[in-house]
Amino acid sequence: MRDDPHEALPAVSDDRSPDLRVGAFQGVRAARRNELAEDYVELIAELIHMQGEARPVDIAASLGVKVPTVSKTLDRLSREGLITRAKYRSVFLTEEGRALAKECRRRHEIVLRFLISLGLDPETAERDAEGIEHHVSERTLALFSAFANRS
Amino acid sequence: MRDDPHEALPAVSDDRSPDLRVGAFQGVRAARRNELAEDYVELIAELIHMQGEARPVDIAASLGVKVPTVSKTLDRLSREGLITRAKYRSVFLTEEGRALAKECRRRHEIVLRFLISLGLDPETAERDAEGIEHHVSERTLALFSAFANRS
DNA sequence: GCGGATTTATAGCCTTGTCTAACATTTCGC
DNA sequence: GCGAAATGTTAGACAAGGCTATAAATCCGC
Ligand SMILES: [Mn+2]
Ligand SMILES: [Mn+2]
Ligand SMILES: [Mn+2]
Ligand SMILES: [Mn+2]
Repeated sequence: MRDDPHEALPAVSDDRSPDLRVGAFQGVRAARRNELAEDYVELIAELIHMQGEARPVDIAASLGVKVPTVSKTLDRLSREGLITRAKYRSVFLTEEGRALAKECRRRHEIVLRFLISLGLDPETAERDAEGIEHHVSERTLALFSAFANRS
Repeated sequence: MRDDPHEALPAVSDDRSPDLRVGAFQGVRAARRNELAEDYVELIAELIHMQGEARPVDIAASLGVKVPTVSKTLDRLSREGLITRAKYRSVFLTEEGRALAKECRRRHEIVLRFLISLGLDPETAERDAEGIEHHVSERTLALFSAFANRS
């Protein structure tokens, strides 16, 4: 078979049990459903910290999407109890939103510091951290933390 | 301010430039659009390798989703030139699909081996790797590889 | 405090990804 | 090789996340 993806690689994962993998995929799908909300609340917290308020126009500029996209997503976050908003006003985090933001910022920081301590340049580290942060378990975070502190 | 997410944390990322962050978010959104296709082709390659063929029912069981979900996604992958399929028959990878599968398997292996070499248990490593693999740059992979080999 | 610039909201379109229900085809045991 | 079981397809619902176009509200400079 030409170009078999399974040619001569040390097969760490070839013998993983099927149902274990199902769980992994289900976990990843669950994580994916929260990614955007996590990025939003983390960003909103940062904007409030930095600028005093979080306006849709600034959220949109930071994320690189259009304002109506932000508006629609904010509606969902509001429905889900993570933010409060009044028409034509800037956005606030609920208690729950602040808690999530804090957790996200912590994860983001740990992943970022870890990648940098591994030797990665800060720009790439930031890009990778922005994606990885949503997929690291608490155990992995502990190991990342330990490594970064120890090096 | 009660429970400010920005309380007293070593602020590695507080001074990151705004436009740098926009790029990070854009990159992550791009990566997110490919995640599912990557998981599918990697899995299809593995099923073909292990079972001789990749049937929708097995893909569905492995991913933990329903068969019609798989069917619809396979239509997209076919449209995108990653697989070929005939009605009521199992699925094949195109050249392009095989190339992507190989790349994904490589990333998956590297991330998994790295996490395990860091000290993570295999189950958690598998779960985290399944999500992280889609968000690691080539640079990060190189560092992961080096670390795993060195330890 | 008016009027133009900026910001926000709404409506509507498109794609993706999930599901269930119903139907079609293939496979398998006998 | 028949009929039931298994598998695959299709249709249609729904939510999310992106967009553009348009309308409404707010803000700001004068
Ligand atoms: Mn992120
Ligand atoms: Mn983040
Ligand atoms: Mn994956
Ligand atoms: Mn994978």
